[in-house]
Amino acid sequence: MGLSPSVQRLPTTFPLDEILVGDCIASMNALPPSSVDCVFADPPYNLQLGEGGLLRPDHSFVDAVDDDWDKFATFEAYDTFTRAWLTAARRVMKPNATLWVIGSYHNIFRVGSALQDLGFWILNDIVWRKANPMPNFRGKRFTNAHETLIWASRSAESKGYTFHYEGLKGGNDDVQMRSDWFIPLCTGDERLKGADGLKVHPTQKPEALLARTLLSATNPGDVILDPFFGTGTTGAVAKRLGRRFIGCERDPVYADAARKRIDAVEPLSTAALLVAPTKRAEPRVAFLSVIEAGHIRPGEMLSDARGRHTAIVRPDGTLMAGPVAGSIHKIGALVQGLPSCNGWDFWHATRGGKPVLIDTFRAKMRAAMGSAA
Amino acid sequence: MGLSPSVQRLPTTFPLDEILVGDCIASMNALPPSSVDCVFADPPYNLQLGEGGLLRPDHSFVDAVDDDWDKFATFEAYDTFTRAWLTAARRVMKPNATLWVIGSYHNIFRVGSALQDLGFWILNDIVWRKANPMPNFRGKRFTNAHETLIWASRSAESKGYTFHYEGLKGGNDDVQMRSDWFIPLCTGDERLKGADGLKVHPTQKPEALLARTLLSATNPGDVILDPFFGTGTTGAVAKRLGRRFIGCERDPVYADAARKRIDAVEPLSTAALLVAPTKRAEPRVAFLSVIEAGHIRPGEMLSDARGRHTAIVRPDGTLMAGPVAGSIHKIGALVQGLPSCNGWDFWHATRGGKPVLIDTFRAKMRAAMGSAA
DNA sequence: CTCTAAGGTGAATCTCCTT
DNA sequence: CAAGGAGATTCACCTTAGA
Repeated sequence: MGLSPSVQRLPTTFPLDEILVGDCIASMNALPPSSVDCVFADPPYNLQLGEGGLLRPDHSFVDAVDDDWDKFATFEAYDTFTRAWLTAARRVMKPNATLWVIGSYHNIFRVGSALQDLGFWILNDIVWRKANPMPNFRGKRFTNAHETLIWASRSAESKGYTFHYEGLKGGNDDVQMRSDWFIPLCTGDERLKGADGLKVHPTQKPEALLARTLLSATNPGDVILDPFFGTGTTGAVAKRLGRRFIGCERDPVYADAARKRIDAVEPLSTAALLVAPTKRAEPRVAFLSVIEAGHIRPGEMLSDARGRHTAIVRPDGTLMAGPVAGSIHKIGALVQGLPSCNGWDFWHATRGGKPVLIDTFRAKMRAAMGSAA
Repeated sequence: MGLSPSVQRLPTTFPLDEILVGDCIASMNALPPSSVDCVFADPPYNLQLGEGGLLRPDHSFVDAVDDDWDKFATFEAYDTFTRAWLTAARRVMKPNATLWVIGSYHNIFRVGSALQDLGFWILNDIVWRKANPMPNFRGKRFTNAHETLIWASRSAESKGYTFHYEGLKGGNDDVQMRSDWFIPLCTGDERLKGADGLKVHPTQKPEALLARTLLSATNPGDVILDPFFGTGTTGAVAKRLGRRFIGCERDPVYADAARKRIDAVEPLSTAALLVAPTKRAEPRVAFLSVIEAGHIRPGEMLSDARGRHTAIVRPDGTLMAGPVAGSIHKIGALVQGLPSCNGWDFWHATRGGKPVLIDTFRAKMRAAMGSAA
C-alpha cells in the first residue's frame, strides 16, 4: 500500500473518538483484543462485472495509488478481502459485542457466508426499505428499493449482547420492532457536499439508519468501531447519542470531511439518553418481602383472575393449594397443569372486593426502594 | 430412501404438469438440457433450532420445523447440497430462463454465494414482507418479519429474460414494482390440512407470492420447474395462470396432497391473467420514525393541550415523565391516571409558540410514504 | 341471523442466575 | 459445568363458540 509510518497511526493509548487514517486491517490489528462493544461496517459493495472482472465504479478523487483497495477481479478476491477484515474486527470485539454489516445483493451473500464461516452468529437480517429509491430506468428489473443489514453476535455462545427491546417497542406504538425498517435516503442538508456542490461520498448512509442500529444494540458510553468510516456517519451519530467511536478510513479526503462534520455535532443531553431498566435488570423482590412489608397477610387467600384456582399464603412466603406447598410460581404452574408459570402475573389478592395482581405490590416496593436509594 | 425403480420416474417423454417423486437431482438430470423457462425453488432452510423447543408467553408450544429434511450437519454439507441442485437446475434451464430461490438468513447467504459462484447472474433480491409474522417471544431480537427471494438469470450474458415491466407497473398504481413485497402468510382455507386437522406441510408458501413471481417473469405456456415441490403451490399457481409445471418431490405424502390440490384448480381465462393489484400495507407509522424524519427532536418537551402535563422525547421514540419511560400511549395514560390513552391525540409539540398535535406530523409522513407503504 | 369473545397459530437459529 | 428454578415473554389473522 505504501502508507508512511506517520500516517499509519499505531496507538499506544486507546484511540477514542478518533479516525485512524490507513488500512483498516492494520489499524484494527493495532488495537487491543476484546476492546470494542459494537462494529458497524459499510464495506465497498458496488461490485460490477466489467470487461476484466468486478470493478467498483470510478471515483475521480480516489488517488490512483489506492486502486488496489476497492478493485476485485473475482468473487474469490472479494471473499479474501471480506474474511480478512471480518477476522480483524472479530478479534477486537468483546465477547458480547455485536457486528452490523450493510450491503446489497452484489455483496451481501458473500459477506453473510463469510461471517457464518468465521463463527459469527446471525441474530437478524434487517431490510432497510428506502422511502425514495432510484427507479430502474431501463425497465428490466424491479426497483431496487432496499439494502440488507446483517446483525450478528461474536459467536453462538454470546448470549449477553445488548438489545433494547423495550425501548424499541415503546417507540413503535407498543409493538415489537420488525426486521423491515422504512427510512428515507440521505439527502438534503444531511448530505455532505464539497465546494463544487458535488456529494463528497457516493454512498453516505442516512443518520436515521445509524441511529436506529446504535439505539438498538449499544449503551451510552459504548465504543463503536467502523472499519470503513467514509465521511463519518457512524461517528456523528455516536457522538450525538453519547457513544464513543473509532473510525478507520484510508482516504484522507474522507477523513477530513468526517472530522469537520463530527466536530460540529452537538451531543444530546444525558437526561435524554438515560436507559430505562428492563424488567430483568430491576432489583429482585422476594414474595416474602411483600408479606413482611404488610402488603399481603399470611393466611390470606389468593386466586387467579377468574377465581378458578385458589391458594393460601403461608408466613414463609410459600403458597399452599390443597396438600401441596411451594413457591408462587410452582403452585401457579401446578394448579394450571402447566410446566411453568410466573406467579407474579398469575395470582391476585382481593382488595375492596376486586382482584389485584400481586405484581402490583412488587411494583410499589420497587418504587419505594428507588426513592430510598 | 429405498425408492423402487418404478417409483423413480425416468421420463422418455417430457413430463409436463407432472410430479416426479424421488431425489430432485436425479429427476432433473433425467430431463433434457435447456428445456425449462423458469425455476422456482424453496429449498430446506437449515434452521439449526435448539434442542429445548420454544414456548409462547402463555406456555403453549411452538410447532417448529423439526423435519429431518431440514437437518444438515455443517454449513459445508449444506453448501454441497446447494451446489448440487443448483448445478442440476442450471443444466435444464434455457439460456434466457431465470431462477427464483426463497430463503431466510439461515440459508440465503449460502445460496446466494453458491449461485454467484456457479455463474448465475443476480437480477434482484426481493423481500417478502410478512403481514402477520410470528413474534419474537423472548424479546431478544427483532421480529423476523421477512424472507428473501433471489431472482437470477442463467448467466450475465442472458439479456433476453422475461420481465413484464409494464404489466407490473399497471397493477401497482402506475409506479414501478419495488423489490419489497407485502404479502400475508399462507393461512385459512388456502393452507392444506390433513384429516387430523393438522397442516400437511410445515412451510407451505402463499399463492400470492408465487403468482407475483410467475406473472413477473414467465409467459403463459412457459414451463416452470420446482425441485422442492412440497404440496405444490408452484403447480397450483402455474395451472391457474396458464403456465406448465414440472415438480420434483421426495416425499410421496406431499406429492399426493399436491396432486389432489392441483386437480381441483380451475385455470383462469386468458383475459383474467392480469397482475393482481398490490395489496397495500396499512401505513403504520412509528413515533420513532417521526423523530427520525426530523419532525420532532430528541430532548424536546411535549405537553398536553392545556400544558398541564409534560414529557421529554427520547431518541428511541419513548417519552420520559419524571423517572418513568414508555411509549407515547403509556406515558399519556400515566400522567392522566387513566388506564389507557392514545398518545397521538394527546401530546403536542410547540411550533411558533403554539401547540401542534403530534398526529399532525404522522399525517404528513403518511402522505409522503405514499406508494411505498 | 349477527356480533363478540375466546382460542389457535405461523420457516424461530428466542433467558439467566444460583447451586 | 450441569441442573434446576425464578420469572420474563406475543402480533396479526383466522376459526369457533357463545350470546
